Amino acid sequence: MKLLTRDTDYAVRALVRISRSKNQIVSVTELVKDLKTPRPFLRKILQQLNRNGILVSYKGQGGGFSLARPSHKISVVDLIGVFQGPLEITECLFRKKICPERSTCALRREIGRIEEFAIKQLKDVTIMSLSNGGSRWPRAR
Amino acid sequence: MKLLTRDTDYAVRALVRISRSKNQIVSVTELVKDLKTPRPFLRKILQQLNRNGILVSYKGQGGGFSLARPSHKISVVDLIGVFQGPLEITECLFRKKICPERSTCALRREIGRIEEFAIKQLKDVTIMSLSNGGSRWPRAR
DNA sequence: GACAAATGATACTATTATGGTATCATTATT
DNA sequence: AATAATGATACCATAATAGTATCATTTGTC
Repeated sequence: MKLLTRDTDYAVRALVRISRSKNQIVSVTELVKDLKTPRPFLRKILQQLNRNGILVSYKGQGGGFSLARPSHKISVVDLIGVFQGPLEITECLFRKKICPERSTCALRREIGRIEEFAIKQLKDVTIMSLSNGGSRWPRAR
Repeated sequence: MKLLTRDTDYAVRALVRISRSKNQIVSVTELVKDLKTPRPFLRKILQQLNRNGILVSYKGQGGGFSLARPSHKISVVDLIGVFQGPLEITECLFRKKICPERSTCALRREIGRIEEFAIKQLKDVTIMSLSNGGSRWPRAR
């Protein structure tokens, strides 16, 4: 089971890389060099981040991407939202047809609590918190 | 994202149904009637539970399945273990090759905490706790 | 203006996990 | 012997994930 899919993961790395860069604008070419992710896949991911207002893009020679807002305002939860939909681990297993007493179900209740906890914890993990401080992940090699 | 896959879900229902039954031994035929799950799929699931020591099976006419241990000793975590492998939401995204500084990664640390929390909470959700008490899920219809 | 270097958009493909089916063998009761 | 159950195993369908490929558009530089 994975909490983060690969696109979310790549997105995190790319954003951290951009936020650490001296230049505001960073091109895919530059990112691929460090991150060693498949180039067309990374492009698709960055375009999604652009469409979702997390990155701003600049076309043409010398173009690339830059953060659309300060790195401490981009949370891992936001990225999960973009690539995996809202963080929600209960799913539709509990839809009424199958489970007529969902309101009193202990299992459902616990899963709800776990979900809450997960969101609360991940909200504070931002691109900023991953970029500096003790943690130096993910870094270039 | 789903914390429980469908086989785990069906397994929970089947076990609750067995634990509620007046008869020790319950056949697939009987289970399918109430749970409305696809019969061959449910059979496969029960066979897995048997192989993993959660159910005991009886062949031949009048046969079926019964719990291998008291219902309060069968936790949802056990079932996740059978069908989805050990509950582990960090996955291998953080394997060393890709992330050389996993030990100091804030994201990894948080995900680890979420995992711990999930296991702790779900350990106490047992077939017993789902079978009786206020919660009557999942019930027969 | 031509060219090059970048992104935008979109359609396609490959792989894997999930959710099943189908079939035949074996066992036990009657 | 017939029947009603499980055991084992191989197969299949669908969807999600991960990734490719292609062409259009924009923009800076010569």
